[in-house]
Amino acid sequence: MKKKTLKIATFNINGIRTRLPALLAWLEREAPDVVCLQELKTIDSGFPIDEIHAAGYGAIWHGQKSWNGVAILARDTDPIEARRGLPGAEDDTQSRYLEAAVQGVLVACLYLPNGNPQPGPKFDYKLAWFERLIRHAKGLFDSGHPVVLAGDYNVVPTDEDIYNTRSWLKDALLQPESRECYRRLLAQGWTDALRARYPEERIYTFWDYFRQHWQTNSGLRIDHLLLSADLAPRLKDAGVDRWVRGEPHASDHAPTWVVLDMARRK
DNA sequence: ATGCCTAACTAAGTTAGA
Repeated sequence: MKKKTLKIATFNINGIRTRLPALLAWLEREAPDVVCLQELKTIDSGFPIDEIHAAGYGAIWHGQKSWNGVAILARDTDPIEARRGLPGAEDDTQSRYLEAAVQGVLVACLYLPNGNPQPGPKFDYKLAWFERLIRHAKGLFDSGHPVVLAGDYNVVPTDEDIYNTRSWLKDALLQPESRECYRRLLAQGWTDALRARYPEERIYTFWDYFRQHWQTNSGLRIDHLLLSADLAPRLKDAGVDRWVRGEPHASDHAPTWVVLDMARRK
């Protein structure tokens, strides 16, 4: 059945096996229609599909031993897989990209490389991955289809997206090259939903485990949902489920979401 | 300039995260 509103979320879960109770509690309480997960940190056979089915969700996933891993969950239905991995990266062994159709929307779930330490090969890999994303996203945007690019971008877009830049100036997340890639992606026409909903406020989606950063609200905004031209006028609400970050043994990220009005023509 | 904290893998110590 076609839904009138769609709540689409992205959540870097930092280990789906460790965090499964937290995931199920969040699904139960917030009932998102579509969920993009990153950092599963498990091989495909370790994905807890039975528990996710029991919670009322279908899913597709691309796991990897120890690191990375992405999944797309859909309430009351199965996501229809459209793509696994970015074009131009057929030899890339890291599980960082999934794309699926759900409820008439093409949902891309991405986990952009962290890139630290920089400079170095990991930062080069980050920028190369970003370039592939930009190239692929251009085709998606220009298609005119309703598309959401959701995930952990590992980019702090501006100094307004972090509590304080002082101890992060050399970090890959704030480098001009990383920010320039994000800016070029947006320049294709995408709408950064959280920033559109809250133009002036400090919004964070990640608080590291160090130095009591959660307790002092010293966060970063690095999890983003970008909306295509078709979807941007349908943005009803957006937010961060901060309560999840405050639970015992939480991921260092909080679920970040949009609500889209799918009822009528815009 | 580095570690802080947390987890995976594996069995005490390294690698990675951001």
